[in-house]
Amino acid sequence: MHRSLSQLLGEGRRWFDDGLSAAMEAAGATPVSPAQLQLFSVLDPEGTTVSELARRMGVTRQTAHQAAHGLIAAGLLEQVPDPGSARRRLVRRTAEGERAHRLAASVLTRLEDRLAERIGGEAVAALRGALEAGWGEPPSLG
Amino acid sequence: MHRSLSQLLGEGRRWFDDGLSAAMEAAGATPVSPAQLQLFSVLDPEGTTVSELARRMGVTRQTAHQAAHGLIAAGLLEQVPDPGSARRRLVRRTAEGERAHRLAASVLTRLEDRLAERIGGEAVAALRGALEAGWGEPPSLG
DNA sequence: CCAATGTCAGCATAACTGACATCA
DNA sequence: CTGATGTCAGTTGTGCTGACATTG
Repeated sequence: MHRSLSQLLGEGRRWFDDGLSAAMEAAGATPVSPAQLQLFSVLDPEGTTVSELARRMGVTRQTAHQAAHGLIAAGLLEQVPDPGSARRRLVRRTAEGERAHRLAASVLTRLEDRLAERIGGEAVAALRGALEAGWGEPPSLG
Repeated sequence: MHRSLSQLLGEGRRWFDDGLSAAMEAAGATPVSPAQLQLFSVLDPEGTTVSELARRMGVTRQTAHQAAHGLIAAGLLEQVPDPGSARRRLVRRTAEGERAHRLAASVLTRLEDRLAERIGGEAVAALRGALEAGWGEPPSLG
């Protein structure tokens, strides 16, 4: 049977997300959802505005705001005024946020290693290579 | 910067789903969401029970029920009693559902072809190969 | 005034759990 | 009775759009 790449990609993503959630829970860490993890990964250490986060994540300002708010409520992020501009507020990690981020990154690396043990290192490298190549915009098919 | 495979997989999936939605809309077809498309792809022509669909999709009975209900409301699926058992109800495609399914499948194939033009046929083949290899269960990392 | 920013409110989708009736 | 099935109801997470105040 010919399964679509869309489906296969979704399954792969779920494999990683399930493994990550399980490991975070097992470690007793503050649970971080996939969307929140993505926010972490585009955050720079000095702090970033919500609008900038939204651009990097490829979502709307409002969506980024919501994700950031959840992490602030969980104590992993904090908001500080931008010294350079009064209308901006910078979002940055708390100490606990830093720990959670490092744990998550470590888990994802180990998951990738385990995957390489199962399907082969070249396969994982090829997977990563294909995904990192510039796909451009989805074509509009008449 | 090392982006996680989880993120890369999610972006790839979104590329396909966005392209599919745009093409379906452009064709004036009944809009089918990604989840609904997945349901279509696990449906066999003779009809399938909701519980069986759920097992094949890897979601709960209730989730599959909800997706099926949306497609029934849209006129793409219909429910018929199972001649073999009174407590089962089979779900199957209507004529319009058949058309929508074929259109979606064709669009996905063309998207894969376009992707091959952009990143190379071998890259797409490697991508598909890595995703179709058995990944097994996500490991539980202590 | 204009544009960027942050925020609130509301809506859609897709997953989940819980509960319950039906029936082989 | 038990277990599988179908269904309804509620909740959560994640995205969207619209609207509005603030401020450089």
